[in-house]
Amino acid sequence: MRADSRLSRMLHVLIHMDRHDGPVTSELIARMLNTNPVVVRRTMAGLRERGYLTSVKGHGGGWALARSLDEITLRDVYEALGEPTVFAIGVADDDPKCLVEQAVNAAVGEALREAEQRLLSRFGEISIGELARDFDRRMAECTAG
Amino acid sequence: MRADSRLSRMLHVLIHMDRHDGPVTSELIARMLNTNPVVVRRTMAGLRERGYLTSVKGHGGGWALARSLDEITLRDVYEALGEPTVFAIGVADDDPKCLVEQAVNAAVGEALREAEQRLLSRFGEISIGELARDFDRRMAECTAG
DNA sequence: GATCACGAAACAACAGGAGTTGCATAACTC
DNA sequence: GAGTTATGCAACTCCTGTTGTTTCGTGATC
Ligand code: FES
Ligand code: FES
Repeated sequence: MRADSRLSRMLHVLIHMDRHDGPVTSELIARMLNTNPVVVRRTMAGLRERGYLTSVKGHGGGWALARSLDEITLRDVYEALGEPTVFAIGVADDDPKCLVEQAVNAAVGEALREAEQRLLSRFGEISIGELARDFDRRMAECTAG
Repeated sequence: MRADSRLSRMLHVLIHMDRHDGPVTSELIARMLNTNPVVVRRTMAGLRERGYLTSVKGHGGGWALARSLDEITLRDVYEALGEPTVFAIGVADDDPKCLVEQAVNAAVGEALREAEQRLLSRFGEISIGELARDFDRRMAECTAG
């Protein structure tokens, strides 16, 4: 499977929008992400439904933030995307007859579940505002150097 | 992508082989896993190269364990499979020009790397022998009840 | 009403695991 | 040594889910 890059793409977009006055069109966002306006609308639809974004049709329309970046965590974005599959690996059969396979699934499944929990918890601790400030630091270093 | 089930499949097979006298053919293993002998050979090739298994051609041939299950961890099997991709999610561009994207990649990439490290460490702590003993417990419960 | 921009549906492209077929090769049996 | 068994390898197809593209509809602005 190709890696699902929707999460990082949305974070990228949200920060850019925060530093931008007025609504941003799907067309412009698509150019930033090197992709297609339709893909942008599809991906951002979930964030609009959750109330993180608004979209306005017609002339002068486009996308705008409905909340501060400090109020949105990486986990919020992950969930707005429909909680996509985290792992590329998994068990062969979720409810096997074979007792050996049940023992294997118990161990592997447990490890995966725990790793997923930890990852999502970590995502819940990171606000996009923090990422934006990290960007500011990088920018300052860049212009200073 | 469909979830990569090779890890759990191999664990399943290894435990079965441990409880089996003499070599096991790819044909028999394929029936256990509800799959194809060629898929079995392809998947098990890596374990042979690492010295965990041996394979013998010809009449009376097949696959056999070359080590005790207590000497093989889940991580060993994972690595023998070629360290397949762990996550289904990832960043859009590994080396972006855009500073915003760099900040995003730093945060998301770090969280993913750490989660992967933790998961693989956990895999390194679990030997297949333990899984086999867990199977024994399940079996005892089953016959007792 | 012309233009701009989102909304939704339908479809092709792509990637990687899984499944399949065919043939070569090695080992054992007789 | 001929026949059988079983792995080894290469070259497909199939499946699933993200990504990319086209088309048409609709609402808002000028
Ligand atoms: S396939 Fe029957 S016990 Fe594993
Ligand atoms: S696309 Fe993000 S800074 Fe240029």
